[in-house]
Amino acid sequence: MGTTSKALSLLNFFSRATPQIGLSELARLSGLNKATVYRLLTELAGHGFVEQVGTGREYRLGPAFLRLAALRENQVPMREVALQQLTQLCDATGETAHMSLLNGDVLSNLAYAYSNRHGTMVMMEDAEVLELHSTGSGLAVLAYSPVSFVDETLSAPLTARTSQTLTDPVEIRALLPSIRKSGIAESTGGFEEDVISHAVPIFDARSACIGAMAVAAPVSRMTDHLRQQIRDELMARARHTTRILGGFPPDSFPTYEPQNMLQKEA
Amino acid sequence: MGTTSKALSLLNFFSRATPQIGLSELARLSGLNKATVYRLLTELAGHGFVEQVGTGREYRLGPAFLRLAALRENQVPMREVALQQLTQLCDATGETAHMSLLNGDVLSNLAYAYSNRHGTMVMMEDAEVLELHSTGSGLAVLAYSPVSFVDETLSAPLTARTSQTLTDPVEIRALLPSIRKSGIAESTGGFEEDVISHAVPIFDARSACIGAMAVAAPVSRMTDHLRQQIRDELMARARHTTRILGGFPPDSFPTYEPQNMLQKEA
DNA sequence: TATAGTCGGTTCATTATTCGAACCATTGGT
DNA sequence: ACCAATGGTTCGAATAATGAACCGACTATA
Repeated sequence: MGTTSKALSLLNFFSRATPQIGLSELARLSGLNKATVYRLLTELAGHGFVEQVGTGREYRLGPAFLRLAALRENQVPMREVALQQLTQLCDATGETAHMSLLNGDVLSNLAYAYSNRHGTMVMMEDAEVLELHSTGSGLAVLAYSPVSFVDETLSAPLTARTSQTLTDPVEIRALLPSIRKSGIAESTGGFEEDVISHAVPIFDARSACIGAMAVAAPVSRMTDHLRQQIRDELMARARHTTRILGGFPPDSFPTYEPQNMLQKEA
Repeated sequence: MGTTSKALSLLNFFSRATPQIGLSELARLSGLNKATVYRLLTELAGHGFVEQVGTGREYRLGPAFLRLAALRENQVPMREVALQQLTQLCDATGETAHMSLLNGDVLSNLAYAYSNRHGTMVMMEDAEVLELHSTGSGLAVLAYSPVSFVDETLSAPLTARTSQTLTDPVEIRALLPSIRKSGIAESTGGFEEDVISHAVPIFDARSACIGAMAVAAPVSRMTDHLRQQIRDELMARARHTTRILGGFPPDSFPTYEPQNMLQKEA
């Protein structure tokens, strides 16, 4: 691993749960030498990527990201694009729609949209991080990721978010072929109890999987009809989103035929 | 300069004007070897800090900033705080108020607010970059920066944005003591013709200058009364902003006494 | 008040990583 | 067909990263 990667990986230890980290602790977390971490932090700080909280205290993410994110967003307004797509998806299904992007070996939430059709909705959180093995979105991404990446991801210890979370690598691997066949991943209660989630991968210009679009609904509301509706809408919407973001599904990606067309037409 | 700094400095070449850059061009811009730039870009790409546009094409800023900016903003909602302060400042003066942060050796726009009191207003741009020598904000920052930083900044070639831009380092240095005395920098037409700008530095928890808050007005509208009003409001607002962002003005920073108190009271 | 264990920050000889000139294979314009 | 770009790759030389040990300052404990 190069020096730059080490420096950048330090940034991944900052999260909503641990927004500021001390030098020694960060050295411990990253497994790097304290002096090394100090140098890296100093360089990061010089560019505004981290900053120190008080005097001689912990570090936190710096102000540079505001500008860079603004530039990125200006050039590739992914969040706006995603939000617009999610709103339509959400209107069509009546359930919470969200989209997340692959960031290292986790997914981070990009945007989400709620429906007001029902009294209860699955709630999402900004900048939330989703593990690949415990969510529908994660499974969708794994199914369209290189084998080496899957191996790496599944070789790490898999934590159980709920009693229904799959933590057996063999079991997870077994799901991937069928996901590839349908283009849709389904997960029940893997991330939150009583939530059933459908997810479809999103691809970039090189047909690499960069994230997933998903619909999350309470288990209690799921019917065959709703499931079919979600699958149809989600697949069409995700394809379109990939396209307007400048991406292309790989050749192997299934050309989905809506199953409830007849019902719609009838 | 460390390897990490080199990698991070590559990111600074991306701007609104040049949102995507090829390998060779980036090597030229940065003065680094092409192989070096390639390695650094590869590492940056691995963390989502840059990405390639098509197949074998130019690079642009990556999606990682969305998440990191969200985390940063979640912990330190600087933009919201700034926006709120700017709105009040703008209401009080009737002119465009904006705030920018020091990022390396330039200022980047954080937020701005327009008034609807007049038909014409000075306009701002998101993620715009301001050079330190050509703007009121820049002069305010220079006046409260370490000598070494001033030397470094003024030793680089200074480009003239307008016919009124100061480009002589000696001339610029001569302004700094008076800015330090009043705490306010004033610049006429340095960045845009016919715009007069007042700026006050903003400080962090260690009393280091991290940016500036400013009011920009058309030259044609400037009167002694407006100038005084802007100075009073701006100084008070900037002090307050520094404070609620968790910062402290240095001991040397002047304790400003509003000059038009009597007029107000009368 | 003495002590032990933190913390952030610093030093310096060793060593592993980065560097860069030269070199491909492609592409696009003349 | 040619030339001058481009993105990407190689490998010995040179540089920059590394980490154990060490500060001084703090804090909690005894």
